Amino acid sequence: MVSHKCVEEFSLQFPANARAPRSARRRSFKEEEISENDRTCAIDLLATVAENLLSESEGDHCLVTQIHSVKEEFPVEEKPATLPDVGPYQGSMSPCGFSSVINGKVEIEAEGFSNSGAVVLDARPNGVGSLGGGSITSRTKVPSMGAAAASRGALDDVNMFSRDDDENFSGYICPRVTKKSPRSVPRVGDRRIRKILASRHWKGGSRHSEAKSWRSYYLHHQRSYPIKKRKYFEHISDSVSDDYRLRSKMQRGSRTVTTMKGPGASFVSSDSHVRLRIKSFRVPELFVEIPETATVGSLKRMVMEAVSTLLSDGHRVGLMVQGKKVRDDNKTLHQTGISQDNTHLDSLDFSLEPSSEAPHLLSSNPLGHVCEELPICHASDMDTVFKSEHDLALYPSHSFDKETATDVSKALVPAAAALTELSPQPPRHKSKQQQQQQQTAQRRMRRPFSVTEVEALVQAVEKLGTGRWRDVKHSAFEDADHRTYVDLKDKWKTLVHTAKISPQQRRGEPVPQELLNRVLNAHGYWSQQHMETTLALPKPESVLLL
DNA sequence: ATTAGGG
DNA sequence: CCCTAAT
Repeated sequence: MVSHKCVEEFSLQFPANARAPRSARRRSFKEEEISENDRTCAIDLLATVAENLLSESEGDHCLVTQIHSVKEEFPVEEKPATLPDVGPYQGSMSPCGFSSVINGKVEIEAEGFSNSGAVVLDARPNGVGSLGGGSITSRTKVPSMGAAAASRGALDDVNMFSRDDDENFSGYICPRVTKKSPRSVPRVGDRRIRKILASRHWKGGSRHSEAKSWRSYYLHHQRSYPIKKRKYFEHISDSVSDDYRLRSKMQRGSRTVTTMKGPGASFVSSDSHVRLRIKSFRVPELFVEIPETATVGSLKRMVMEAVSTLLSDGHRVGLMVQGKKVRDDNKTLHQTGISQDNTHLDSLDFSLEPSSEAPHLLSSNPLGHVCEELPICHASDMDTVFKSEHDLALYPSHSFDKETATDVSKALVPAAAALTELSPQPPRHKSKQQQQQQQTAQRRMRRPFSVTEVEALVQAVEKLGTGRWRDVKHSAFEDADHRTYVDLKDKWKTLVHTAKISPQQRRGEPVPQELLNRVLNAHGYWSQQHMETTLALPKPESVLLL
């Protein structure tokens, strides 16, 4: 019983210029650049890894380090009832709505400085709260870490910064929002591995999600908020931060057998843990220019902020396994080949890569592009200059607030900071049998479309038509990394179906009838459109055949 | 990499 | 959601 009747009730203005050949569309889509909106800012991945690893391992004393992400309760801008014509998701899906904290050992290899202890990197947008121990703003408590870490003294929350003027600190660390990146790869990509690994073990759709911790992590970060850009630290060049690489050794971890609900059905899986030993998380090179009269404290802060900015400011952690970049953040470690059983564990690379294509300050870089393979950019490459007034504003310390920075001789301090150290753990072993069980790939988490998403999808399809899912994706789901164009296409398919069946047969979160009407409307329109274009331009062969 | 359609 | 085939 198809209710096409309601279609007439709604008319819709469709763009006159239907669709152009893909070849043509390609060029015109200059601004479609996929933005590396991995506002999963830098340490996000690590945090995720950590969380994943640490979750469900409470009884396990195998904790390696403490990396945890802190979710900040920033106000999320309300989406207007009526979505704007363009970018329906700009409001709700914008990136990076959190700050991250890394606790780890720190070594500053700068002249005269050596420091060890835990450091708290707190990169938070818009200066809410202050840095380091002073901040209490909605910080999640670190789950108890177990004796191993404690014994190593890693738990001491020694703030490396003097507290005397922490107040002046807040607000200086502001991730830059570099929206578009000329040619980056959409997150939707690389499914090759999964293709290979995916198996039929996941037949059927389940209603259950995967491990809770993992999921909630993602849910948290789907909801983001727009960040204001403020670049207080441009004088600390991030050009040097283009890339560094860090090699980590994996060690055999313990395995605990747990029962968890997977998409599909509940099943018992042996949940093995992987231990990553990241020997030193190295920031490429930081150049800090600072007056001699500046205080040690301010120097420390500068380094700290430089590091923080570096991590949050348009950089992201990249991961390479056996020389291949792993782009799909949704893949499990196991799927990716990061397994304690793997023999090539030594070929695991983390890298800090710029998410922006902009060559930062590398004006003298002949290659003209971001040097992903360049571990270091030299000081000569940058023209980092202090603007005295600016500095004074930043560091109103009494010691030099009287003089202008230009009068002061400055010291150029190259600093390489080791940020974290993950402590190794005594290896454990598991049976071969268990190893085998883990080999199967996982189906992606089920993520029902919200009404909001449906709205966005409908609107995009109304505008772009069916069959242009890539464009739809970039138009309305740019920042929704977990929605691939295939997903959108599939969703549209089901939407059309849903619209055709009776409300009683529908399941899940009910989609407003108004939206379904629009779906049918648009579907009808574009279907006809498609027919006409195919008939209007019969292929030469078909002509001959006739 | 995208698109289309079946499973 | 997944998988495949065809672009």
